[in-house]
Order: sequence, then C-alpha cells, then structure tokens
Amino acid sequence: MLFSKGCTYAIRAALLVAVKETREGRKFIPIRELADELDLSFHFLTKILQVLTEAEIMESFRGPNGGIGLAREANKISLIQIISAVDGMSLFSECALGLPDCGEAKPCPLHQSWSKRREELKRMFEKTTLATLAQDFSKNSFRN
Amino acid sequence: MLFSKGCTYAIRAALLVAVKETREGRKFIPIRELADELDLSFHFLTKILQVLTEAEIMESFRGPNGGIGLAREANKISLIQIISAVDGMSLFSECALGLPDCGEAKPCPLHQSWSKRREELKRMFEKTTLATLAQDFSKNSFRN
DNA sequence: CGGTATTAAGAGTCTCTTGTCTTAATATAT
DNA sequence: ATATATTAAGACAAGAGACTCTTAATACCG
Repeated sequence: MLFSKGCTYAIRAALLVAVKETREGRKFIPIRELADELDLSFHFLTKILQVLTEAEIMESFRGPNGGIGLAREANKISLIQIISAVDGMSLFSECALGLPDCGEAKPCPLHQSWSKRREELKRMFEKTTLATLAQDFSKNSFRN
Repeated sequence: MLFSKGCTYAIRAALLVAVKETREGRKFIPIRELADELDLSFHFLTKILQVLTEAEIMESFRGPNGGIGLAREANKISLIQIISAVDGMSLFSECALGLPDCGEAKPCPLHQSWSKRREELKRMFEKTTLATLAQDFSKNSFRN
C-alpha cells in the first residue's frame, strides 16, 4: 500500500467535495453525505477530514447547513498537500531499505534508482490537483 | 514506507549473504552473524528468512557450520522475487486510492499516471539483482 | 429559549505488524 | 551417546493502524 487507508479516504473525499462544489454550487457538504456516497465510516472519515481542516486544506462549519468545503480553489490543492497532511512526506524522503542515514553522502545500494523514482512520483503528486482529478471524474466516477 | 520492515530486513540480509559468499567463499552464513552485523533482532530475522527459504530464494542448513545461503547465483535473484515473497505484489497491482475494481476498464482518476509509475518501479525491481547491489556494496556498505 | 443538525474531541476496541521468548528439530563433533 | 550449534515453529507481547462509540461544542431554526 502506497498510502495509508486514511490518506486514500482523504483524497477520495476531497475530490468528491470538489466535484460537488462545482457541479451543485454548494459551499459546505455534510461529512455524513460524503461517507454515505463513498461507503466509508462516518466517524473515521470525520477524524481524517479534521486533519485536512487543521492543515487548512479544507474548511468546516458546524450546525445545520454545515459541513466541509475546500479552503481554496480546486486547482490550488495538489495531492501532495493532502498526502503530506495525512501520511507525512516520509515516502518521498526515506530510503527504500529503511536505512536512517542513507542519502547522497552515504548512499545505500538502492539509493540512486529509488531516489530518482521517488522524485518523479513526488513531482507527479505535486502537479496533480483536485481540479485535474475532477475532470477525469466526470467521465469515470470512483464508485466502481 | 514503500516496503514492510520485514521486507527491508530480508533485502539487507540477502545482500549481505551474497557479499559474504563471494568475498569469503562460504556457502552458509549463520543468521546470528547476519543479525549482529545488520543490528537486527535475531529471532525476527530468522522468521523472515524462513519465508525466503520457503520461496526457494535461499537455502538453510541446521547444526554446527549451518546457516543460510543463496539458492542460486546472485545474478539470478532479483529484488522483485524477495519483495514478492515477503510483501506480496499488491504494491504493483493495487489502485493508489485503494479502489478494488480500479483498472483499465474502470479507471479511477489517478489510474493512468499511477499505473505507469507502478510499472516502471516494478521493472526496476525486476532488473535489479543481488549481484547488481553487491557491486555497489563494495564501495558503500549499508552500515551507514 | 429549546430542539436539532452538524463538526470536534477523545476514549475504547480490533486487527495487523513487529518483535520477543521458549521449545523442538536437526546436524556436527568428540 | 552426549554435548553443542544451529534453524524451525509457535506462543506471546507491544505498538501502530484502522475503526467505533460516546459526549461536547457550535450553529441554525422555530
């Protein structure tokens, strides 16, 4: 598993919010609605989305007509921001063999090839935004 | 974390065995010796290496002068074989968003970009063998 | 003001990974 | 045979990840 479960839930939920905001013109979507449509545990999703609001990626509002919404435009929220908030950046900085001091100075035997791929992956998640994904979403939803 | 801890230990140990076999001309290396040099728990490493012997990647021998050795030449053992035995191949087949039915037929919004990187990573681990790593090892050990 | 809808916070549970420890099996040497 | 060195196997424990549930805080509406 590349990401934790929580991280995949966060991405799915953020994407669904982005789609709903543009499609239905709503600002705040209740987490219960997201959990139902994504078939996820409401309480668990709530906790994960709290991380995104703390990271100022999303905004939340309590009470009737409350819910959660993007803190800025969908094309200003890249996947790396969500990944970083939920899972941290260790995937993109750590040695594949888990060696603590591996780096350019003291490379492990896998360092060259892995760090190259690692950077490519990172760049990919940096340039992919919720807006990018939302375009694809119109053709293929992820309730597959 | 790309791999489980056990998987990184397995790769480190297998590589050390490869190096020791060629450098010192020994056929079986005691696991205790590997655990000491790699600074890993002996019992845990033993359990992980059992997986590699079951997968016929390594061979073991009990009793005095016993230990563990490669089941074939180092250039015939690719990292993907070790990874597959310990962690399975799910990293190279699963959807980045964890969606069960994601694939060419029903792609999630990340499918195109991730499956491409996934394949590249897989090929990299297929073509990297213990012999490849052992070359690098002569310059930089991994007790860093 | 009181009821209701919603997120926030936090305790508690379940499961899987990681690691420890003990005992059994097996091979060697004397 | 007996002692010793080693892997094999399996029970057990600690920790983290993945949920579950309950209560509190907040906002709206009548």
